[in-house]
This record gives sequence, structure tokens and C-alpha cells, in this order.
Amino acid sequence: MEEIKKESLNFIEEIIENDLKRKKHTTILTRFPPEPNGYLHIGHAKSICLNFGLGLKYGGQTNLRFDDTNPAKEDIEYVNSIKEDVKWLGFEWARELYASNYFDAIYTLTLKLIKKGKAYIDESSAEQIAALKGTPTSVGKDSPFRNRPISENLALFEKMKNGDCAEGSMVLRAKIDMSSPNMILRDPVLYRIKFAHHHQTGDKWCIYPMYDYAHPISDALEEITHSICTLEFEVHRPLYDWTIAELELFPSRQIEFARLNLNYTVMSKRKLMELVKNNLVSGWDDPRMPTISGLRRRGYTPASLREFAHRIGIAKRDNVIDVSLLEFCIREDLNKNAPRMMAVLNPLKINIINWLKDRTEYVSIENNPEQSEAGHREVPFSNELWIEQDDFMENPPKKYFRLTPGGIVRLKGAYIIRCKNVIKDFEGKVVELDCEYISESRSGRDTSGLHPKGVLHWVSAKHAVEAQCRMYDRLFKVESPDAGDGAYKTHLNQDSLKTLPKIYGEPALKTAQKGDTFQFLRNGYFCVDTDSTDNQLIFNRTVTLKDAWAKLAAKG
RNA sequence: UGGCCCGUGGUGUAACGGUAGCACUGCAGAUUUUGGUUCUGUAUGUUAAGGUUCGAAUCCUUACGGGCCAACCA
Repeated sequence: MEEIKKESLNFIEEIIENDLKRKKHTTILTRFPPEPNGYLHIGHAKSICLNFGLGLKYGGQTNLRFDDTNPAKEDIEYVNSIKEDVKWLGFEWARELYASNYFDAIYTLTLKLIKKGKAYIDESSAEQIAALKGTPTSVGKDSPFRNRPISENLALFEKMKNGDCAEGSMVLRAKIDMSSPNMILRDPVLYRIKFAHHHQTGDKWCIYPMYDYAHPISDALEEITHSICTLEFEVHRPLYDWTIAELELFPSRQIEFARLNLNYTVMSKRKLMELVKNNLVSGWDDPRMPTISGLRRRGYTPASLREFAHRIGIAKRDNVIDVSLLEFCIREDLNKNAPRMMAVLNPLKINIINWLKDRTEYVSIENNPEQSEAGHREVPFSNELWIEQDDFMENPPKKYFRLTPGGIVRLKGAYIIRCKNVIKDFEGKVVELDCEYISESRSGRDTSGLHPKGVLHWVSAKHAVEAQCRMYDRLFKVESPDAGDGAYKTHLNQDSLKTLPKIYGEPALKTAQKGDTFQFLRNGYFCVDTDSTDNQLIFNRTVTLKDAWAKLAAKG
């Protein structure tokens, strides 16, 4: 009998399996609760994969619920982008919901809370409330309005709802414990007045519940079994439980896990928003952004992001994931799935001097060595070719096995050539190379007996497709741009985007469509950018290939 | 000077009182018509001190380190 080692569970899965086993629940229901006040980033992707993944794994479901309790900061634009991103990641929600769907229910429940004497209207100013709140190390003091009669609370709450009170003039507070060591429990604000237009409810309401109050109620009304959020909400859990208990609702349980941190980038919505607003990037979907839309435009696939989320795991300790893991995940996917193409990014012209000027020969090159069923394509070879400037050196260092004066090299899928003559301009810069091809060296029928160490990619000049290339690198030049004071913007990598206005690709690239991904042989993975037009093909570099030579050369 | 949470190689994450494992990264080598892929090898770890136990990364205590908490934000 083969012993099957069962995959270890993360702590949330353990809780769920335990709940299922003990029959606390017969099925599970999770939710992904974004606030529509910005675009989703890869940290949200972690949460999405967790919540939807759990639903899938345990045969339950997951709701998408917009946490839209603050109309001042939220917008329908974000609602739409969030839906698009979740779908693109490959998940389907059971129900599309909004916390605002429950505004009536929450209002009714609140009446019950007030009648129980568990909430009161406080007419103190925000400053007064803050002053009486105390500090983490000193207790708070009761508000002078704390013990007003229930009937008065009811009447004032009614007035508040009817729009008879000015913004900031009063709030509804829970009556819990002003001396609690947990600041969250010092009579938290439940409702505030905001005369703001809401993207879902329009102008129906001028009072809006706070997150801490609306969230447990929303969870409970949906009968969410496991309400998963990030660690900073841990201290809010007693309030979450208090709300459910006082209102006698479905016992949803909040569980917290550590949010994702990635090095060489920033992850807070506020900072990402600043980058966008200050035009430090081209938008939320700039390919350098850690947003889901940015990664999508960069050429990351949903599968690679899901794999990444799986590999980083779920735990409660703070973590900083190395971007190299993200890069590993996309390379792994694209290596297996992206068709290979040849494209010369920094061209150097070579003349095959013993090749007839008008002759074109087609050579057959595999589309993907990782997939035999991907087949081959025909690539034209002629007397004028482009190769990469880096692939020729007049005075090569040791272990350089590309083209050198008098040296030989294999042109991928075609012939071996020998460099016969180096042509320079008046400044001494190499501008062209005269080479001879070895006629009996054609790939697949090579009888030359030669074994060059180097194999170069190339493009026939007269058949080349021209395109623009955007070479992306990490947005920040330091590992922790967030460290220290708010000076993260000073760590921006000025070279995070280099545009190559004219690159030469093999003819098959002509029909490439937006979003298509390729491996440009020896250069990296690229995808067709959404800015492309019929007249101008634009590629984004998703990620480079691992480059052993670059490493060696850098060492000297 | 408060409360809560968390400390396992460089980075993540397992081991649920019984041989500290896996992945990424690094390094070295093999293979290769991509200096890619693949394969092999290798380096680095239980924060510390006590205690319980035949046996502790795991349980207890203390210390140390990190994080969170004082929006009418989420």
C-alpha cells in the first residue's frame, strides 16, 4: 500500500474542518468584502484566492460583498473594476451583494439595540469624543450623554435619520465600556450623519453605519460561516462578537490572517492612489503596479497569480514575500504555455555575404519545446539579418560564446555562420557585420561537423515586423520602500520603464492580438499591450528569462 | 506605564510531545540548436533562559524582538 502523505492544512482550514466535523456547520459560506474605494492589488488576490478557494475546497460558496458604508470615499468605477478583477482571476461568486443592501435591516436592528439600552445618541463633537476616549494606557471617561433615556435616544435617532440634524452634530454610540483595555470597546460609534450621495442607495440615507457595526450584521444576515479578514481587525473581533450577540444573529465567526507584503513595492491603497494621482505611473493598470489590473496588463496570467497565492501560504505572522517568487510563478506558467518567437530588441545588421541577394529560404522552428503538440512554424532566412547587439563582441571576455571576429555561431533553427568582417562608423562603433553561412550546416541536416557553443536568435531584415517594446523593471529600487518615514516616493526606480521604439520581430508576430503572450527567445516573456493599434504593435516585457550569462558577466 | 497577536535557514511555509521537511533565492555541476527548461548536489534555521517530560520547535514561566489598537475610515 502506498502511503499518501496528506497535504498539511493552514490554520483556517483546520478550523473549518473542525467545524464541519463537529457539525457546527454542514456547509460553509465565505465572503470577499472589498471597499470600492480603489483598485484591487495582489494582496487582495491573496484574500480572494483564500476565500473563494475555501468555498471551492469544502463544497461551499463565496459571496462578493461590497463594503460600501462610506459614500464619501467610494465610487461605482471601483465596483466595476473589482468585479472584473475577481472574474478574471477565475472565480465566481454565489451572490453579488452590498452592505448597503442591508441599510434598512441594520436600521431596524439598531432600534432594537437602542431599546435594549445598548446604544445612545452622543451630541459631543468628534474632538470631545476623542478626548474622553483615553489612550491605550489610560482609561476613558463616560460621555455626558451616555445615560440619557431610551425614549430620547429613539427620538434623536429618528431625527438623525430624517435629515433634521447637521453632519457632525451627533452620532449613535454603542454603550459598552469606557474603561476597557481594548480601545475599540470604548463606546464605539455605530452611526454617523453624512449628507452624501451613495452609488447604490442614492440619496435615501443621510446616516450610515460604521464598518465595525455593519460588517458583523451583514455577515450574519448572509449566514457567512467563516468571515476572514486581515490581522489589523483582530482587536475589533470583540465588537464583532458583541454586535452579533446583542442582536441575537447568526453566529458568524471572524478569523484573521496576515496580509501579504511584497518587497520592492508598496501595497497600501493610499500610496497606490498617490502614484496614480501624481502621474508617477500611467494609471491603476500601469504594468508596474502591483494591482491586479496592472499585473494583467503586464502579462501575468490568472493561473500564475493563483499559484502564487497558494505557494505563499496562510498564517498569522507578518511576512514579506520575495518578488522572485512571483516571477518564478509567471515564468513557470509561461514557459509551459507561451509560444516562442524570435525578436531582436537592440538590432545589429549582419550581411550573409555568400547568400544570394534575392533568395529566401524557410526554416522550420518549434513553437514550444515544452509542448510537442504545439508544432512548428516556417521562418524566412535571407541575406540580411538582424541579431542582438549583445550577441557580438570584438574583444570577448572568457566564456563568451557568441559571435566574435572570425568566430562561428549557430543561428537558431537555421545555419552556422562565421564572422568575416566588422564594419564600424567613424566613431569606431560596430554598425554591421559581414558573415558567411556554412551551407551544409542547416538545422536538421547538418553535416558540417562544426559545433559552435552559441546559438543566437535572429530576424530576416526584409521580412521583419516592426514593433515598440516597453521594458519594465521593478517600480522601486529598494526592498522596503515603505520603511522609515513616508519617503517611499524617493525610492522610485527611474529606470522602471525603458521604451524601445523599434524592435524587429519575425513575421508570425504580425497577427498577434492584444493580451497574447510570447516568449521572445533568449529575451524574456512579452505580451501585446492594450495600447496596440493596427498600425503600431506594442509589447510589454512581463519578465526576463533567468539569465546565467548576465550573472556571470556582472561578476566580471 | 495598558491590552491583544506573532517569533522555525536569506524569504515563505510544514512538522499538532518522538529523525526539523518542502518551496523560492544563493552557490556548484550535468544536459541543452534558448547561457531558457530539465536534472543533480550544496549552504544557511527552531530568539534566549529556566521549567515539565524518557523525550520539547511543539506544553508552562520569564525575558527579548516584531506587529496591531487612541477616524464620525475600512
